[in-house]
Amino acid sequence: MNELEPEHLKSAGLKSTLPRLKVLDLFKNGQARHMSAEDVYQLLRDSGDNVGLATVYRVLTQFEQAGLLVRHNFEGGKSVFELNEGTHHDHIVCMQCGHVEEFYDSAIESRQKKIAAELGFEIHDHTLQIYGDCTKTKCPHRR
Amino acid sequence: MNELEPEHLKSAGLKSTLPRLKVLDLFKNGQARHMSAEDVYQLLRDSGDNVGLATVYRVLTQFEQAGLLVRHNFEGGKSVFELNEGTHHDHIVCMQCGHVEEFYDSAIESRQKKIAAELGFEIHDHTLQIYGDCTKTKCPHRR
DNA sequence: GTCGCAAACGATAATCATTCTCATTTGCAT
DNA sequence: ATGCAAATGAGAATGATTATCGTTTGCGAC
Repeated sequence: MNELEPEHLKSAGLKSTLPRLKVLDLFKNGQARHMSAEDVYQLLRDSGDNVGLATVYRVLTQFEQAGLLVRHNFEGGKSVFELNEGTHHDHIVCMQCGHVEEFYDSAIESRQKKIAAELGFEIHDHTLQIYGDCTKTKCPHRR
Repeated sequence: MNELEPEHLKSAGLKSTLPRLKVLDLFKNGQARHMSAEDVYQLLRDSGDNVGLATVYRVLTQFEQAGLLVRHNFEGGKSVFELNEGTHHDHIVCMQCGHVEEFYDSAIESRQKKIAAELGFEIHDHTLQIYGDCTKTKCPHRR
């Protein structure tokens, strides 16, 4: 098991508690990059930790506000989170298997800045998702 | 009052009922272009119509499936709908007042197609929203 | 090291948007 | 006009998320 990093919590003004370290570890060392609150809850439960669902929601929101995680609202009605590694990117989501790929396109980014400026907006944030199928015939990430 | 257009419902395989005509009229002749289910419900109630919220949700979903309306999932947890006029566009949403502007950028569109192809995806749909403030100092659309 | 206390926790109730159920009403073809 | 399946309205049910509250815990002061 890799080392947990309570200093990240400290610097965010958050006490270094057990549930918070567990959640952070899941995102840093777990296998899934994008997880919903329920996903996190189930994974912690499966590994024998007695965490409450409410705590998971609280911690995810705090981590989002602290800039440790980024929240996405993909279709399907539940928020998914991923580690904030400082590099902005957009997402393309497979509607067959739920697989998520990330991409970054500087041309799209700069067009957005230009458009916002033209319309008199100051950008806070933006979100671009493409929904589709992994391939035309067979989804390689089917679960 | 402008004329309602039951033939749109007919061609979509939907009976031309009173609640459906009322909802369609709101989108065609109402003042707000983007409305949530609750918005539609309240507006119909305010104009004296005895519609049920469940019916509003049903009708909006049917209209979406029939291609009469487009559904958007902006931040805030509720779906908003707008008339489908055939022209795809993306949205920039003011986080102060909720005002929505539409835009279309062919450069962004073509980059998306290219990216999806490179990643082996067949695009079903995509959604791009920019969140920001109307202006730096004072929001002209504040309500 | 332990004491104290505010912060954080877990369980569960509450909330919010949305969907489902079902008895009643209504378009529409006969 | 009549019949009946489709549509409606009221309210219950659901799923995700948030608030409440009594208990536990991290951590600084002693």
